[in-house]
Amino acid sequence: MESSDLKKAGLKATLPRLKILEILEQNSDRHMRAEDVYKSLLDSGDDVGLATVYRVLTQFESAGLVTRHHFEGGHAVFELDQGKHHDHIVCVSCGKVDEFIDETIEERQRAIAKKFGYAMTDHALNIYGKCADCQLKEKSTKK
Amino acid sequence: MESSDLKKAGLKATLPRLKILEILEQNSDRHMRAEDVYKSLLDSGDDVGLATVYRVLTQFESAGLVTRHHFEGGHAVFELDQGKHHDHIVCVSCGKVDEFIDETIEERQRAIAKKFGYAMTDHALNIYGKCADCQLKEKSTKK
DNA sequence: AACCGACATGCAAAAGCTTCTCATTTATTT
DNA sequence: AAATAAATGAGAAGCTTTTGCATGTCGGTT
Ligand SMILES: [Mn+2]
Ligand SMILES: [Mn+2]
Ligand SMILES: [Zn+2]
Ligand SMILES: [Zn+2]
Repeated sequence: MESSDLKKAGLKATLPRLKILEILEQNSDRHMRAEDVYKSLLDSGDDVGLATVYRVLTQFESAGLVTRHHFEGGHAVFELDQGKHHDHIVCVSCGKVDEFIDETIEERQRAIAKKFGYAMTDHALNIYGKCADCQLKEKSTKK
Repeated sequence: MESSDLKKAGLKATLPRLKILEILEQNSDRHMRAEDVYKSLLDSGDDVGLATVYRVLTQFESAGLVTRHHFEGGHAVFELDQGKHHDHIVCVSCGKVDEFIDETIEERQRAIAKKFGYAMTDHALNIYGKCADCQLKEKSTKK
């Protein structure tokens, strides 16, 4: 991801935008809140305003560079768009996120939308639970 | 739904709580935001504070009387708990909500959680699209 | 039916997240 | 390097949701 990608999206290649892209790349295994991106920038010594982070993330979303999700809790999280749709399984304890696609589920969804007469535009499937690590930690902590 | 249900949940049967239950019952085909419930109360001439609506909905949720969802947009919506789990298909145009359960999907989700080593606690599947009515309206409005 | 303690309510203030305003800075085109 | 259009930073403001506190109500007890 580089300047040219931004230009292609009709966005000037500014420092804040490049830095934000960089951070999203470095955390491609996570899903970050605007605030997380902001803190990460500050930690790197880059003085970018929080408002800019929000603005840029929204622009990236419009440009298709980034995807926004609403997990449990009500706040938005962002991830670099990976081209292919996927769904999520989220650890309610540590926040870890795994990704998956299940063609059977995708197909059933299309069937359901059709059955109810909807022209499906999108969908979100989030599974919540405790990840393997957190299950172990819990056991060893139990009195 | 009546006083006894509230008592059973360890909640005093107060006027605001009864009114809120009543409103949720009357709108059992919808999913209401706290603000919607609040406006509905005002329309009925019941002077209940917005803070109370939020408090009561949260208490109802803890008591298992009500379920909270996070649809696209990031704000919380509530519905009377119907005992049985179900997923949602939401019209992005008019906000209409239909409900469904698909055993195939449920089963696949359990398999996925297992595969990733998660102890699944919950899940949310929301399909978004344009409902039949809204598709028709769109057509007749097209220039 | 009045009484009491515990709990619930209303209001306003505050908190969290996100967007907006606008003066200033930066990127890109001449 | 200058001009032009777009982007940024800082803070104000907007929404939704929560909280603190004085007052009111519920429900069991005299
Ligand atoms: Mn993802
Ligand atoms: Mn429902
Ligand atoms: Zn975990
Ligand atoms: Zn519709």
